[in-house]
Amino acid sequence: MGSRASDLRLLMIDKPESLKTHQWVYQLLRNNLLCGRIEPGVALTIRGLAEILDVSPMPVREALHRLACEGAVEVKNNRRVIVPRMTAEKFAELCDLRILLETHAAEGALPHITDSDIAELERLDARIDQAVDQHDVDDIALCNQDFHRYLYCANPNQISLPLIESLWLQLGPFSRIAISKLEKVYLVDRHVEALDALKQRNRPGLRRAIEADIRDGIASIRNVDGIHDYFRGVA
Amino acid sequence: MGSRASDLRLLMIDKPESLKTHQWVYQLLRNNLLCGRIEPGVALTIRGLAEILDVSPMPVREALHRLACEGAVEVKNNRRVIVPRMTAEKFAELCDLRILLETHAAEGALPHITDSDIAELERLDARIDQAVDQHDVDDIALCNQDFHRYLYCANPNQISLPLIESLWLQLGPFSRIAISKLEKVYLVDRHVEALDALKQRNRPGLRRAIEADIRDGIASIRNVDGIHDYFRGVA
DNA sequence: TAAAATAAAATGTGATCACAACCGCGCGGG
DNA sequence: CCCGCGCGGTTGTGATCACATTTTATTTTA
Repeated sequence: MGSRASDLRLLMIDKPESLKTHQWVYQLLRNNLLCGRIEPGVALTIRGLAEILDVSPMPVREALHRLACEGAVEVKNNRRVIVPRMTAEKFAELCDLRILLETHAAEGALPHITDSDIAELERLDARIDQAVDQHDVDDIALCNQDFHRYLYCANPNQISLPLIESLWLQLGPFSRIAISKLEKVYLVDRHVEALDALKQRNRPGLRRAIEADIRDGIASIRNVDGIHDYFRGVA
Repeated sequence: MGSRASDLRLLMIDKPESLKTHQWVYQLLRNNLLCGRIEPGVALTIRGLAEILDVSPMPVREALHRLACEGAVEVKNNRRVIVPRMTAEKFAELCDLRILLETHAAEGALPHITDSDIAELERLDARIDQAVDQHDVDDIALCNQDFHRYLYCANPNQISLPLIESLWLQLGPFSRIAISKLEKVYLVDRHVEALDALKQRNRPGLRRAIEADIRDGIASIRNVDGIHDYFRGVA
């Protein structure tokens, strides 16, 4: 059943002086969930994480509660905190919502995109390719999200991003599976298509590129051998 | 500028034995935000609320952080917690997102709706009418949300509800304005249209009814005299 | 031998305290 | 009369502790 928290190999990040402790803990756990380093079914405990991170239980408690309210972790009725397991139906619904919200967010960002924004997006896309070349699974996921986030944030009246990030968090533990497969079946670079659409201020084209980018991720997961073992828990 | 927390007229609810203290505080604050009893610009303090609710600061801290991560309150960089003010652009975007997500949620619920669900929805709709008759502004908002929530929850693989509730929370402080106007310009009962569509398993009709229901709320706000004074703060 | 009962360890919750950063107010200098 | 400075009160944050509940391990019993 659920693995122990003790065999966690957390991707550590330094704590900037500007961050409160609970913010640091939150971002650290969040990053680890987003790139799939914490697998579904793993139980997280306040005191356990506090010891690993060498902080008091208090900031961990806050970070964990925040992750729970974003759907990244699930608080069982017995007050145990676990990373939710995925079901095929949940997965499909999460992807539908990603397409719904992210095409909307991209469309809303389009009018505000400047040339320097496009340059920055091309730089972020290059970082993704670099991470792919190095087979750095963690970085691929995180850089990919940086690309999308930067695009959507071009809209100064951005409301949907927190909702989108919540979807990313819920899909996170699964993303590793998709990405580890990515090196083999590397597909059309949808980000280039998105960038072309941006340069031409082509709204329908941008929507199509974003939707295709998301669907590619889905397809690559669907094609993984034995993927169904991951749904509903690893036996 | 921002009002004090001391002149808060909170709608109190009894604390069920089954709820943890921080859950009770959360629901209480949440209800008060949803029906617009806490106005934009009001500053909320941990210790202040703790004294009003006669609990220790700890559960209030947790509830407030959760509300912050749902966008219901805003944590200023000076770590002051206030109810965010609305802008016309934010308002428009929130409404767009409501339509986007709620039509999707309604469509996803449609296949799972049973006859007893429809009966329950008609009962909830009747409660709304009753609250309208009694001019109970608080109940109108809360019952209306109960109606929508029950509908969307018919889908057992519901993911979007937390996102939708986040939108409701952000619109909450504004809903009171719309509802107080509602008694005069009462419009077509879109819930009846939605119920008809449900009975006929009419997907496009259901989407239209939900969208119209949301747009009516917007229109009634837009028509309020001097509504623009509420945008960007009451000066 | 296996199931039930009991003891021990662990966990989330809430309370209290110490502390640094911040706000508001009054004093003093221009 | 107006602006800058300093002081006390307030606030959020994090640490530590007590406690009820749950989980896990051990012992007992049929």
